[in-house]
Amino acid sequence: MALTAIKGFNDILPGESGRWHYIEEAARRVFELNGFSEIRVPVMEKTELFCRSIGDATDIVEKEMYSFTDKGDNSITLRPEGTAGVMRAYIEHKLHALDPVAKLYYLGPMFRYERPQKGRYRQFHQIGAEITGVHDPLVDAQVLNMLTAFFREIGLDEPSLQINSLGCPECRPAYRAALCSFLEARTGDLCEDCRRRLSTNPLRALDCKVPGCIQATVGAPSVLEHLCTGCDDHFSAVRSYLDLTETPYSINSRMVRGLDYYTRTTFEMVTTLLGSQSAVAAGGRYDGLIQQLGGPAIPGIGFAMGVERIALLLGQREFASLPDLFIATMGAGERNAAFKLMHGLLKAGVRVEMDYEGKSLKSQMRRADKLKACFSVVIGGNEVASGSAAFKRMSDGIVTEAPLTVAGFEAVLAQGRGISPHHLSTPVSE
RNA sequence: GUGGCCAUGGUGAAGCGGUUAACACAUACGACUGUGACUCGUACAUACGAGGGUUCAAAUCCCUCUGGCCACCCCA
Repeated sequence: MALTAIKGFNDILPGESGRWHYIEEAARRVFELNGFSEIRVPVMEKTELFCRSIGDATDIVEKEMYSFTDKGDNSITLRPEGTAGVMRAYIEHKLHALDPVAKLYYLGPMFRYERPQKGRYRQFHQIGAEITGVHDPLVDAQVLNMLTAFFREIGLDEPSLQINSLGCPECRPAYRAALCSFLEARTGDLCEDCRRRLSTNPLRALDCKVPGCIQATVGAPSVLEHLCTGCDDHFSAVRSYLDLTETPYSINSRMVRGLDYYTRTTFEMVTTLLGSQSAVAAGGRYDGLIQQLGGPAIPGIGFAMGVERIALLLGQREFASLPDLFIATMGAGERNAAFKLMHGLLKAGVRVEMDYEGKSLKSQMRRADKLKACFSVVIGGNEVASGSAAFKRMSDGIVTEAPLTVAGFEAVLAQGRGISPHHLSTPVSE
């Protein structure tokens, strides 16, 4: 194969795009119901934006960014995540002046130079949502409820919600120090990676899969026990709001985030069905980010969902949009009548297909079958002469005689109870 | 960045040193000259990821490269 796509960059083929539409439309529906508006920002930003927001010492910034110098000698980067760009736009256009409370969502490709594997690609897609301007834990709960609602909307109950609090710049340093001294006391029991983490990101050690480390960290101090009063109250309030709305969740005090800007509430929707890629969606509060990027001191909270991972969870369900009618024709003269009928039906919003190449009736019928058309009709000399035709329901072969007109077929469609004339983005379970 | 496994047609795959690269599905056309799904027939890889090497002979053995998958790291 001479020319192929870039490693880790995937084509979404026609057979798959229906599933993507299903996910994207469900997200738009749920988010807009919750008062969010879409914001579209560039896929590239100045490199500095990501260094300042995500954190210079994170893996993303250190080794995973697609950064390069453009012809004007500017260092630019393909966005590795969405929040930074959205917040840059929020500040740049002074959206906070209009209304400090903004509810925004976005979707699109993100880029990270990682080794591809199941559920992880170099170009991947995220759908994310952000709320700015509200300190109240009520919005934390609303965001979590919306996330939960989204997964319910697409018919998945598998990913489950885990929450944690990371504290704030007030209380986190003390926790970090307590954890470090705990870990330092047992460096001997830790794996090589965790010894390295001790200096880079000690919290990660709590997340390690090596049995020895799991054992060694059993009694490790928990973030939740080191929260300052403000953070502790906040977290309790989030939990009580979730309880109030009966939103299922569990607390995972060992949950770690990869981005530096998170404060207080953090969360993930996790699954065990995707191999080692357990996080399907993740996010948290970022109260310092906007100010850190040069904006006013306005808090924020948001999340991003991995579209590929959701698509994987949806599995083999079929999301095709199927024709309502396939028109087969007998001879060249009849194709005029067929083409005109198709045109009329399309204008009326009926999904119609017809033979384009004057093939044999047999092969036209085979095509009608292959396209999974609801109905088929054969237009030959008799039909043109009589102005009426036999519409055959493909599922059971039952034939209905009706006028060869738009109204005629619409009547047939209406009769076929339970067969929706509009299949667009309706999942057809197999 | 590290490790393991793998690489034959549109797809799933047989083949493991020797003349025409099984089989199945998919696809196209036909048997049935106005009706699909079943059946049957015909067609469909000078080609076995790429490049070298060993051999009289390689899809089959060796090396390099490239790609894929999975895992680590990290993350959506």
